Amino acid sequence: MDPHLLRTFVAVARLASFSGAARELGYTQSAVSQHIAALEGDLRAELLTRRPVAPTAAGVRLLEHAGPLLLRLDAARADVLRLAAAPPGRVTLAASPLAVGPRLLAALPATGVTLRVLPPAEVPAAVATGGCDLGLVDGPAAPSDPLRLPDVAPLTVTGAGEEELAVLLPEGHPFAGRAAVRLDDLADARWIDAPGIGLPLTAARASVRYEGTDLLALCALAAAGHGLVLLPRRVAEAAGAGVAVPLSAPRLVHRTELLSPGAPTGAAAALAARLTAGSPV
Amino acid sequence: MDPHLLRTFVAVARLASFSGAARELGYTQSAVSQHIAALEGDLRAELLTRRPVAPTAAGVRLLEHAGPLLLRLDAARADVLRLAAAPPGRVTLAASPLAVGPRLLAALPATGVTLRVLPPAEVPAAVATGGCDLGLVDGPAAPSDPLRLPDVAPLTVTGAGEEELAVLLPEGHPFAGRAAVRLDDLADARWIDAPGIGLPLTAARASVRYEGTDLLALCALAAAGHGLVLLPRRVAEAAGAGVAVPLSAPRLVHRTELLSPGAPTGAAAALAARLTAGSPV
DNA sequence: GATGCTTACGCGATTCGTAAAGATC
DNA sequence: GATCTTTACGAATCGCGTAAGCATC
Repeated sequence: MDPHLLRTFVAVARLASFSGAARELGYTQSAVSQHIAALEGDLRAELLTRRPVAPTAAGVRLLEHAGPLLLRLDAARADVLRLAAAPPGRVTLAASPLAVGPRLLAALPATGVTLRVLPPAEVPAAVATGGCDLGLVDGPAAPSDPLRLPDVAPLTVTGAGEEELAVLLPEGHPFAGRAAVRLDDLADARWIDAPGIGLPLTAARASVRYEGTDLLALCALAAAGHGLVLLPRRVAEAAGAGVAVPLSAPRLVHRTELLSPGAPTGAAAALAARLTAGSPV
Repeated sequence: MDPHLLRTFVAVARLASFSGAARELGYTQSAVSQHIAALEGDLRAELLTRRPVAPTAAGVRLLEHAGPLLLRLDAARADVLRLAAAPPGRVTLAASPLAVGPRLLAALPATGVTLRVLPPAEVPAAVATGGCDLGLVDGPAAPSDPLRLPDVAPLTVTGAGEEELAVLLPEGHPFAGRAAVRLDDLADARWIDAPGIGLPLTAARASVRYEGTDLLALCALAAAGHGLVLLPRRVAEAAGAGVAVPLSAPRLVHRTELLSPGAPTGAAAALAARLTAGSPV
């Protein structure tokens, strides 16, 4: 179960080709073949069918493990390397789209910060594997409850604010005039699934899927009646189109959390302090 | 970052000795020294101080990563190996103490099951690394919310019941006559921290710490006035000593969940079905 | 017959153990 | 001087590439 073998295995499975994986990894076909043979011998199970190349049941199972495993390995490596490297003057901050709010804008110093907007699911990995010094993720949560984040690595999590939630409805929607809505009332509604932006509460019933991290585009879709979106009230009201109706039940808030690998140092620590100043948790 | 090197590193750090780790792992001192040197060279950082042998800051950081990493690796290995092995007639079920309730007792078939009671924190690892075919964990949660489990491996989680919670008070406690208590009312009370049994809600304020998985002993401690314990109401009332007072706020329940690596098969599947029959989630 | 995976074989690199040297208490 | 880590060196092994073999489309 050498990580190299595992990496080769996932490449072969993804590309459905030994020779393709060899090209990608800079090996020869032969080496790739030997890698897979070594894995199969070690685990005493056939992991791939050849011709066509596809994972077997055991292979699928191994793939489920391999991804997080390799991610953690990279994270560990990057984390220790970063610790050894000199603390940079320039700070890189990863943030999910909905985490970019007034608090962040106020906390940013004049210079020396790079802001990288990513889908929320990728922020923890970006911080863990070292591309970024700090991360801001957001998501729905019960008041003062922490978010449920994938634990790719032992990250330090700090609360960085909670906001009211609202549903963005198209003009003329039956509920558009209401002062508040319950999620139950919208049980049969069509939702937009936007994994790049967040709040995957209702992915199962989603009819439209939006891939990307542009809030404006998502709001436009919602305002045009292609489906509903759950957003921080502040964002929904600033959308410029559609009607924002606050959510009254269940009692959920839009929560933002700051991620850092270990305790931040230097310029990152200063930014982290400003981001979490006066935080509810 | 070969896992072998990592394993050696954690052994050296744990034993604070190169030669000790060598003995434990079946290497020579020399090999261990070379392992550490290889790691340090790879990560370009000193990981251990020698004489005395202790992890440096970078070493501590690496240790935080190494544990979960090696656990996941073992889990992946065990999982695929188990898939390849013939499905055993005998099923091993890991369960935390509070998960052993009437539901489990009713679901057990007459023969062919081994029940292993472990601290809740160890159940996921036991299932993942293959010692057990199924696992039952418990913990406090908001109604119909899933438990927060460490994700050592991609396990299948299924709800297996929710129960009311109660606080076990000693006789004569000021609140002993009440019909219900709020957790806030007990904010200043002394609690017993029992990581082997669960519900680590208030570890920070705990005065007594109980290590072990015997419920009777814990209830005896609580009834004798050494501190309060939060338990499923059923357990608290059956304790035989002390007074059980249901919890009214916050709205928490005692939730039990079934863990299995992938979809269970054979005898394990039958047991899993009986354990989750009529489950609320 | 073309494409693509497997197997045979040789070379270079890795890794371990033995043994001697060095460091610290 | 005793204990413990590091370094030097040789032997076995491992891992990759070249090249030939084999199966499938």
